[in-house]
Amino acid sequence: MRIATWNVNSLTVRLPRLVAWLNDVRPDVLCLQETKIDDARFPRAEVEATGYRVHFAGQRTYNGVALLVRESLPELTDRVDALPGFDDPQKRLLGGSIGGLRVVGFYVPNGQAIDSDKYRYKLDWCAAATAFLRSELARHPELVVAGDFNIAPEDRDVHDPAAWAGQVLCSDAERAVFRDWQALGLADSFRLFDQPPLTFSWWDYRQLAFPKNHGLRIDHVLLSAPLAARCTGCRIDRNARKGEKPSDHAPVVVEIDR
DNA sequence: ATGGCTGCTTTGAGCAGA
Repeated sequence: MRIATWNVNSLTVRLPRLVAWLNDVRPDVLCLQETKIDDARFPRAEVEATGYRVHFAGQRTYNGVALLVRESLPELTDRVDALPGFDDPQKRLLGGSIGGLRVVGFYVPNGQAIDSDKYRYKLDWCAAATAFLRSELARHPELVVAGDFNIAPEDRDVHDPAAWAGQVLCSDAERAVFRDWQALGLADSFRLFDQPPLTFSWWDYRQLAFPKNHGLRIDHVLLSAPLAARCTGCRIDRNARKGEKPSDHAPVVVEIDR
């Protein structure tokens, strides 16, 4: 089974690349972030034509998430599209059950800067997410949490740790959240394997950051223990960051023997 | 030192992303 996540930074602009990528990689499940499109305008027919069922929690301009499931898999049930007890107009979460597999897609707030209101909102969102994940793990032994976490967990996930020290995406409080989620029993699938150093999932559009590999690893797939035990690979598809009109994020793709 | 790109928006300069 192949499960992936991709922040597409506007589904409208990225649709041709998404369709090509789906036909190339053929994941069983794909979590999308930053679709930036409301539900009425979602390109349902174009995505379904690739052989996927599609679910979305959309919002125009900002945020917006979607969940694509290969049509040969069971129908999605027990959908969740908000953090319980956290009143939030922003569409940043979408999950559901596919048979016994539970998949939750996250678009964690960016936070902008550690002295901003948006950073406070990020930490509040994450605290609500911690409680949610604890509850999800209790209910669903086979849990995948995939998305744009907007957290670089360690210095080795940062091209220039000195420049990023203490900055948003790398602050102690954000990294503590990531460790909290690991401590609940969710493994960072990328770190289950030897990986090339300086592997990242996001590169700024500016300053030739991609050709210089000035990136961060902020997109993640977390796995509960029963899934981590059967995970056979995790890679970041940096080819998707190349060429015309790329997203600034690359997809993360996980293989599970299931 | 600054902004440097991209996508979006009550279409045009400003916000947000990370």
